[in-house]
Parts: sequence; structure tokens; C-alpha cells
Amino acid sequence: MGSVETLAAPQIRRRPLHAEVIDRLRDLIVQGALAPGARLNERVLCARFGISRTPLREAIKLLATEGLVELLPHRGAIVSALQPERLAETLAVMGALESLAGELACRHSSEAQVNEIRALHYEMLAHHARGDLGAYFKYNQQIHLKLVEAAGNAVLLHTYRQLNANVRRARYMANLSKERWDQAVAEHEEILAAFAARDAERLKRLLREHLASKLASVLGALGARAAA
Amino acid sequence: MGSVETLAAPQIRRRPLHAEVIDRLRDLIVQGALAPGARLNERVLCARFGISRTPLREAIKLLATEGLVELLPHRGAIVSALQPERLAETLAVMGALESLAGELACRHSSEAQVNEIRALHYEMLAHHARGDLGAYFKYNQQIHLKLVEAAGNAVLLHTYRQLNANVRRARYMANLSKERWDQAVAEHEEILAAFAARDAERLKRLLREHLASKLASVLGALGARAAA
DNA sequence: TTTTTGTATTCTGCATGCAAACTTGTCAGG
DNA sequence: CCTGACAAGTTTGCATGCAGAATACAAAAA
Repeated sequence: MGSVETLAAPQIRRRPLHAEVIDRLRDLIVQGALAPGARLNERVLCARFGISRTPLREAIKLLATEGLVELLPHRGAIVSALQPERLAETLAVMGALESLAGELACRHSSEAQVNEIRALHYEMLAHHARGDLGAYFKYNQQIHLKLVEAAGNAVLLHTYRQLNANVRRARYMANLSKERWDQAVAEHEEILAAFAARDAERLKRLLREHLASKLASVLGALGARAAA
Repeated sequence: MGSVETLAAPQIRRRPLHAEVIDRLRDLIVQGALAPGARLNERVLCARFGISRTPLREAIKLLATEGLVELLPHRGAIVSALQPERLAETLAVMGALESLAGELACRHSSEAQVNEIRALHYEMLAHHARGDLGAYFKYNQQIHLKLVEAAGNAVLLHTYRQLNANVRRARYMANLSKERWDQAVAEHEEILAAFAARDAERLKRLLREHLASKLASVLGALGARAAA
């Protein structure tokens, strides 16, 4: 007997602490709670997360490879600056990746994947209609990620996500103008159509153009912010 | 006077230990000294490197983001397997990156950068003539890296390097046939010509083809090895 | 007032300690 | 002979301790 036991928690704790910390720290940085240039004081963050320095330090070093923070030997880490030039470089790389993703997705993705993206697209339209920029961004991100995912290339997806963090950060403080926003939605409309039609060439071109206007938008917001 | 002093060692130790360890570990893995599937026993590696576990663990986690090792919770890390599929995915992504690099390099690179690559090319030819595969690979790598570097996009270079580690590993055990080797050299010849002529479209096409044959070569070697 | 220098404090980088989780080997039962 | 369980021994994950480096601050000199 004793077989009555509730089978409690056979899963001990699969997720290492430092992984948890990475996500929390990344969120703080992306959302701007930790502003560019801010020092990452180990003691403070340890207290904040309720952990010790070892996993925190591991997390910080990993975030450094994503380019979210900068490591200064013997002086700790700071949230990396959002340099327009670096952002442009990142978006150029992401453009190449999205282009590849579009091509692969047209060839390899299932109808279900297209429909999933279509569904996300409509949810995004709903948030656009309501003027909810935050929710819009969230679904926008999801769509791009799903598209890259549909390419069926795990390395591609991983690389894309890695680069994306920095862009999300810039995006977070970008306040789209009504025109830009409408334009972006229109572009998404076309992108979805091209994907559904499996028109790889057109999809690649649209994705490139979409990214170019995204770059302009982000740089504009960054410039306006620097001016203020 | 006094100005004669050798300006001795104002640099204390700029490079953190874990960074050193990463490089050494990466070399071990790339060169196959740590075979795929091998466990990374912390104690053993600590003794080997003469350091303690903290910096070693940091290094291992960073290598995990490069895909060189795999982290198994509570069971340590193992050298990741060289799956042909994953390699193909990696090379596809690198193809997109090289293509972008070629385009940018044609536009932005200086004549000096072209000449530097030309010089490396001739050194590579020398090693090819002598049949020194190891040295050939080394210069081959350098050329590709310099080309990406010539694009003048730091993010692109970083991303490329990150992915490259895994390919180098496969490459290390690939024993090119004479034909493949000659063909690769011929392809490099064309690539250099296109780059020198700033013919972006042609360069992109050549790079794509070069990578495709590299993929075939690596997969062939991997398959042959699996058969043995 | 400005610059410099000495000192105290804070913080990072690395080493080590401890508890929990996993692995291995042995043994009882079928 | 095979299956399952238990115990000993490793190994990892995280916390903490300690030395050295960097910073901040204050006092003294220019």
C-alpha cells in the first residue's frame, strides 16, 4: 500500500535557475526597466531575484552574447547602448535571415502553419483596430517568429531569436505614427498573401521592404528620443 | 630620459579567465579531442585547466549557446552530436549570411581589404600545392572570415563566427577528395575575382554554390565516418 | 579654486563548501 | 536469467568566502 500517494511532484525542477534569471533580466532590459547604460549591480540584482551571485553572473554573461549587456572587466556589466548603427546592422542581418526563412517556409511549411499565422494576423488586426500598440507588437512579433519557425530550420530560428532581443528593445520605445502603423499593417497583409500563395520571390521582397520600413521607423523613434 | 623605459605591462590581465577557457574548450571540441557525446566532467576539466569550477561552468554555458555542447540538467554537459541535419541547417543560415556579406563587401570594402584577401588566397594556394590540408583549411577559414569582415557589419561578423564553430568541427574530420579540393580552390578563385570586380550578384551566386558544395563535402565525410 | 594624492569602501573574479539529484552496483524476488 | 529496488558514491547546482581591482571621497598642495 502507500500506493495512495498523490504522485506528488515527480518533476523536481527541470529548469536551472540561471535560465530563469536570463529571462527575467532580458525582460527588464527589453522593457526598459533597466535603461541603456545602467549598471548591473550584482548585489542589487541578487536581492531582487532572491538568488545568489553565481547563477546571476552566468545569466549576465549569456546576455552579453546576445548583445544586451556589455561586460567591463573588473567593473561589472552595463546595459548596452542602443546605437542606431548597431541596430541597423542587426536589422540587416535579420533581413537576410527572414529572407531565407521566407523562401524555406514557402517550400516546407504546412497548411496548418499558414493558417496559424493567418489567425495571429487577424488577432493583430483586432489590436490595431483598438489602437492597442502593446498587444499589436506582441502579435506582430509572434507572426514573424512563426514565419521563421515555419522554415523548419532550428538553427535559423535560434539565430533569429538571439538577434531579435535587441530589436524588441528599440521597438519597445518606438511610438509608431498612425501612418507608419497603418503602413506596417498593410505590409503584413501583403506578406500573408504572398506566404499563403507560396510565392517565395515576392515574399522575400516584401519581407525586405517591411524590414527596411521597420528600420526607418525604429531609427526615427530613436532619433526623436535622442533629441529629447 | 627615463623615457627609455619599456612601458612594462600596464595591462594587468584584461582577459577574464572564463574567456580563456572558452577558447581552449572550443579548440578541444573543434579538433575532436573531445569527441561528440563525450561528457564534460567538471572536475577533470578543472584539473586540466588548473582553474576552479566557477569559470569553467560559465564557459560551458557559453559554449552551449554556440551549440557546441548540450546541457543536461543535473547531469552535466556533453559535446553535442554532429547531426547532418543540423549541419545542413547551419550551412543554410551561413549561406544567407555570406550572401549578405558579399553584397555589403562589394559596396563597402576598401581596396586594401580586397588585397588582404588576395594575399590570403595565394597563401592558401601554396598550401594546396603542397597538399597541406590543415594549413589550407586555416587560410580558407581566414578568407571567409575576412570577407564577412569586409562587409563592415559587426553583428553579421559575430553571428557568422558563432555559427562557424560547429562547421569547423565537421570540417576538421572531413578528408577532401582530390577532386573536391581542386574544385573548392577553383571556386575560391572565382569568388576572389568576383569580389575584386565588385560584382555583387555574381559573388553572391558563387558563395551560395561554394557553400552548397561544402555542404555536400561535409555531409559526405560525415556519412563515410558514420558508415565506418 | 583646481588638481593631486592617499585612503576607505565597494565590487568583481575566482575558489570552495554543502545539499540535492543522478548514477552505478549489488541483491532479493520472480 | 531477468526485473526491480535499495544503498553507496559521484556529480551537479547554488551559496558563500576571500583577495584583488576599481571607484569614491576627502584632505592637502599648487
